[in-house]
Amino acid sequence: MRRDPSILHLDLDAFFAAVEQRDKPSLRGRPVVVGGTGGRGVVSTASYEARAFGARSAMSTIEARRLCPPGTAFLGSRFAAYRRTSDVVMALLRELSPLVEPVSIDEAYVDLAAGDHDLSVAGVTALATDLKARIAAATGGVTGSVGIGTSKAIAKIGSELRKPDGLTVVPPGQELDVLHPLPVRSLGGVGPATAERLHQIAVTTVGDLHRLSLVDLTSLLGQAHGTGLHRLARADDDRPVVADREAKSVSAEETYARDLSDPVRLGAEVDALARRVGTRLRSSGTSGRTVTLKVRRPDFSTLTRSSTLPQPIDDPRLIAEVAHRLLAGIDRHAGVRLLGVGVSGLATFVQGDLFALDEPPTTTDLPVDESPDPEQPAPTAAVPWYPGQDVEHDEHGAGWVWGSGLNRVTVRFEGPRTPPGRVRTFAGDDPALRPGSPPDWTPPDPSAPDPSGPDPSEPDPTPPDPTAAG
DNA sequence: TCTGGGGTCCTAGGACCC
DNA sequence: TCTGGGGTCCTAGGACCC
Repeated sequence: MRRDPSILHLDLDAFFAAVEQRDKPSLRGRPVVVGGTGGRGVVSTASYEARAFGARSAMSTIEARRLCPPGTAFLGSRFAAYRRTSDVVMALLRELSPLVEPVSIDEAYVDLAAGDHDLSVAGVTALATDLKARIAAATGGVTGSVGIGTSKAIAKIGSELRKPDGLTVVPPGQELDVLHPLPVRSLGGVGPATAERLHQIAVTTVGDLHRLSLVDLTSLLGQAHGTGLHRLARADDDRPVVADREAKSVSAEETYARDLSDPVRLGAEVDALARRVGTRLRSSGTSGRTVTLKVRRPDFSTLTRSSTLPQPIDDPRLIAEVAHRLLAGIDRHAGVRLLGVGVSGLATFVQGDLFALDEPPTTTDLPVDESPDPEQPAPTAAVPWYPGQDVEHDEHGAGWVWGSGLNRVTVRFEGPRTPPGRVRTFAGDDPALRPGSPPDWTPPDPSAPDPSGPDPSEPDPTPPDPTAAG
């Protein structure tokens, strides 16, 4: 716990759905559900309009369709678009402090003490108010909830307290007043299993938890977890904000629309997963010694088999070879619902200047503006375009806003009809620019779903793009 | 047609070593 | 006729997070 409320936590509100509503104005004010649209899909994000009907993250899409009214948009995920908007937000955070720790695409901690700020309650309140306004302006209306306090745990809880578009500053000394009435479930690290064990001994709030001894907690939950919760209940949390965390594993997995049992097909799927993992390892310049194969059976039981090699590898063929061996040792007679391939025990190649990875975009007919700075979005008052926003253009196909200035917008195209990386500027009021490529909105059909199941020859309408780096 | 995909961290047992 | 006490590495599974 620090003396000043110097830890800020930002959580973007219903992020995927918010980006979709920004890029497609017709979706604004309507329930939007983003996630897997196939038979085994689950919801990634439900807009607040959809939450009003009970749609929630991690719920099966089938159930969300049952709950939401006609007119609800069910959309596949467009990770590249979310990544671009996330990058804009993270750049704004890095203007506040060099110590920014992204937790996920829509969440980050900032250590304000590493910047030059007034750390009084009034000071950080003003800072956060300004930050929220700048995020909304730079992203075209995506909002975030902010919590600020003396530790990561308190900041995170603060951002949860008022959502969406909230701001909570917990003044130093008032941590326990905020913490103790909350359900134990609101502490990070308390999931369904831990909550259930605690409920069995009549512990439902953080205040209840505070009354348990360290010995009680560690004997109930294990050493690390027990100690961690004992401290959290006392707001005793000095975890640092760590920028640039290194990845510890890389994996790819897929749940199949229909369970697999054909050995040839299984082998081909393992190859495809190994290829995805190897490609990502190589693009990040890393390799690993342990290959793990994951198999989920139709009854949802999940098992893993792993093998550690003497040397780190990143070659998709080698990864596949190991994974094939591991698969051979698993009984697949009941069928396979999911396959996964992962590599861990990562070792970063240190090759100095051999790799200059920051190659500029392929610039074609753009004499100016070739290095628009996403960290410094120019004033956009006269131009309703935001960095990261998807646009459509008659001549060039789909693109996204790379940078914008007064009456001028720079668009980077990567659609099927243009060479990747093509960059052009337009007048901000160019009528050829339109927000959003049409999302693959599937109108809700009361007579759906198709009882024959998805056609395996039909590609997923929005396949995830594992190579998308934003 | 219940239950995705990408991760992190912890535990526990066995092997092995000093 | 006995069995200690660490430490590290590996494997498998599970809880949890977004």
